[in-house]
Amino acid sequence: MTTRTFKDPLYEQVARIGKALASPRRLELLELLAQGEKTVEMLAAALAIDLKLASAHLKALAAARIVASRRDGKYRWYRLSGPDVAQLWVRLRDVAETHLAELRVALHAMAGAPETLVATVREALLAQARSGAIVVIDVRPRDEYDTAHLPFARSLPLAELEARLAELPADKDIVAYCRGPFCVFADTAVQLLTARGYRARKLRDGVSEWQAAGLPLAMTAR
Amino acid sequence: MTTRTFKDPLYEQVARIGKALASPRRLELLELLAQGEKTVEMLAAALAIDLKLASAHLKALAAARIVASRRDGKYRWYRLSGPDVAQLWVRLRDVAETHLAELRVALHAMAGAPETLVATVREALLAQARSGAIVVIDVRPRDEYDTAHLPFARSLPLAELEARLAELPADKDIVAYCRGPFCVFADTAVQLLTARGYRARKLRDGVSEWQAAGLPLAMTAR
DNA sequence: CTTACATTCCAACAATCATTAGATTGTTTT
DNA sequence: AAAACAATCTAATGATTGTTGGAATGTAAG
Repeated sequence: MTTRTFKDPLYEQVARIGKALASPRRLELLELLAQGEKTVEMLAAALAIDLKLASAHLKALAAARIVASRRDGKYRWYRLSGPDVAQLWVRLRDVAETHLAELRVALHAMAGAPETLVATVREALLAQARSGAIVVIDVRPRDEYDTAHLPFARSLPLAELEARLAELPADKDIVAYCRGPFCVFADTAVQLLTARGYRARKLRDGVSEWQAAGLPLAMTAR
Repeated sequence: MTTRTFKDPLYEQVARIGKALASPRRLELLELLAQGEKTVEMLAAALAIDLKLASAHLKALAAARIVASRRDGKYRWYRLSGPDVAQLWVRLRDVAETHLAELRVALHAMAGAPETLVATVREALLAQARSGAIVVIDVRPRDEYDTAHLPFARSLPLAELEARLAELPADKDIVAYCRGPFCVFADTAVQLLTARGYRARKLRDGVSEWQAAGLPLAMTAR
């Protein structure tokens, strides 16, 4: 059949992307890269894996063309090939959460499940943040905040949170977010804040989820 | 690090879906199942592969919970677990097309690339079909049309097209669509119609692409 | 009950993939 | 030029996957 000779290469090409998404390590790399450019060293450290292994996985992602890289001196900086790649990660995770009960169980068990803000309140949250009724804090590292953050969010990296508590108003609700539903930074921040008497909640979204919902992001001007 | 013991299972679960998307055969199965329920036999025939192999791939898809099945007599009917799975396939294919030049080349070479209607005209097309200015034909098998089709589309399966040419008005533009960008039915239909003096064009969309664009579908009442 | 048939299970093989260790390539610093 | 360092390449391993053939299961029809 002549059709097969035309069709097979098409599905094979798409499967290249599928193969890139077939490893938990590579998915974690994608999620990190969705926060901004990183070096191999940074990524390997974040995943707690060998540098060579991180390099090999990045090579696989680059072969599927969903990550790109540039060299800057001794370092090579990796990034996602486009915003559509971050969206794909969000969609893939959504499908997994919808259909895999095991994932929902694991998510629930993750951080003792503090009160979490869900999807429906995004616009309301934005309005409250705009009016100053609540304070939204981004607890990721500063460079990730600079790359892109939620509108009206203030950068307060988890590592500095305890030392900079004085910056937070005691009389307002605080909403913390980080890299997304799989990231525990915001959970930790909420625990710490709650222990210190603040009213704090976690927002499930990271910047990719926020953008996937069609809402705008902000970035630090340079 | 205690974080790893929590995080690893999360990415592993999502990677289950990724693994399911890592094979060209399984992707083709997903696209077919997006058109409606099928038996193993039908799927194996469509892919021109062994029945056992089709069964094995379906088992892999079922293990990732993105397809489900039911038994009816001697047959087992497979279906997608939800509309989000078809959407994921569309997004995955879009990312592949955006970032893989090889796929764009293969797509272009596929059917001699007849004049193809692109994304931006969807609403306009719908309006023209509604007003009767053009005729939209669904050249997929009848049962797929019954499951879901574009609004105002008329079923005219490719296999019956030649015999039923009289049903088409000679003075109107005809737009043919099939299972999506990877399907050649509409290309073949356009070739045949053009050869017979009709003004015919292909619509790239299938029902999943149409739905992913946020537009409504219709289905045959039973 | 036997036969026919759709599908799955099991075993085997080759091919591919993840991971690790050691050697190598570029680039910067001294 | 030499030393230091980031990253990749090569080779080897064990594990996983795709595919095929043969046997087994479940259901419907004779």
